[in-house]
Amino acid sequence: MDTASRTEALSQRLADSGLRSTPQREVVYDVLLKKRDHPTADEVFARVKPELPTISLATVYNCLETLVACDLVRAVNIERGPTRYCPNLRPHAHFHDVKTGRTHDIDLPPEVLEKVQAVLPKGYKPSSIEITFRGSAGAPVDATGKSTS
Amino acid sequence: MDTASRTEALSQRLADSGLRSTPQREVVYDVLLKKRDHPTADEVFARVKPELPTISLATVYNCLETLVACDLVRAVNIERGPTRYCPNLRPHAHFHDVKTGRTHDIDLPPEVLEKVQAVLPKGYKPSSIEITFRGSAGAPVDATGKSTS
DNA sequence: TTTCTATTTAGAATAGTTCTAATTCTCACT
DNA sequence: AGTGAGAATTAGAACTATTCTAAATAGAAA
Repeated sequence: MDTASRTEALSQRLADSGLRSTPQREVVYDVLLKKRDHPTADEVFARVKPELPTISLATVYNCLETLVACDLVRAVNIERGPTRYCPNLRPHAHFHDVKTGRTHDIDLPPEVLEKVQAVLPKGYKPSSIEITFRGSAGAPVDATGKSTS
Repeated sequence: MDTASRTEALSQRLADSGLRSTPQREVVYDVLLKKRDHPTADEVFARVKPELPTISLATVYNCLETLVACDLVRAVNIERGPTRYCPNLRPHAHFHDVKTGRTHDIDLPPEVLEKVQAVLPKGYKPSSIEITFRGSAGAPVDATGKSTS
């Protein structure tokens, strides 16, 4: 999807919620889509500034909040510290690499989601499920199950 | 397990890490075990004070950090806001009720854990897995899948 | 154009946590 | 029992991330 059609999709979602499409909201959203490394509000601010030099941090917070409210972006709180933002709308888990501090997405097949939901008592219907792994990404594991790194 | 043997277990764990058992650490741990409602540091502080009126908030933070480091307590960050603390060491998920703001534990059977781990690429070995549900606890769901509450 | 409301903005305020430096405690050794 | 070293506690200052506030701006609608 190119920038024009992304903008289109964004405007549509915003309109659905009775909100306006603004340059700030568009650029914040584009920045999230462009580099999907779960940036903090500060990082988004830094990336948006070259494009919109007069934008304020408060606006970045406002835009992020709006995008989350429109279900275009997920707010991610993996550990104490700044909230991070993720424009991936597909069901996915997060792998948080404790060595690098980086987090990446891992697609969740529907059958895994179902299996997880099944642990809930009958009748419980969660509105969302978060799954987060913590560890050293790619650390090979030997036959004894001990990490070799 | 009574308080005496809990204290015993705590001392042991602390000693294993080269740390001392102190009244502050004991009371903080007891408070967590007694009411397992995932309290914040502030809430722990308030519950510990009657027992140890001179304790400081900084000490509560220190004790909690120590207990987490000794693997006796888990720090839980479900959403933006204060970290919460959980002395449940069994594999479990969290159900966060958005109406009441309360969070409760849901045991995770080993086969579900395995199924979830299986989404990771070969060789990845997570050191921990967090699963969090969000929703209205106990909201009955009718045949159409719509919540009736 | 004028008006009305949404949005943005800068800076102040707040919440939660961590840091600092001084004190107190505890243990090991005499 | 007395002493010295390191561990733990304490109060308050500092810090980080976020939210709030009030004024300025921008856009749509009349």
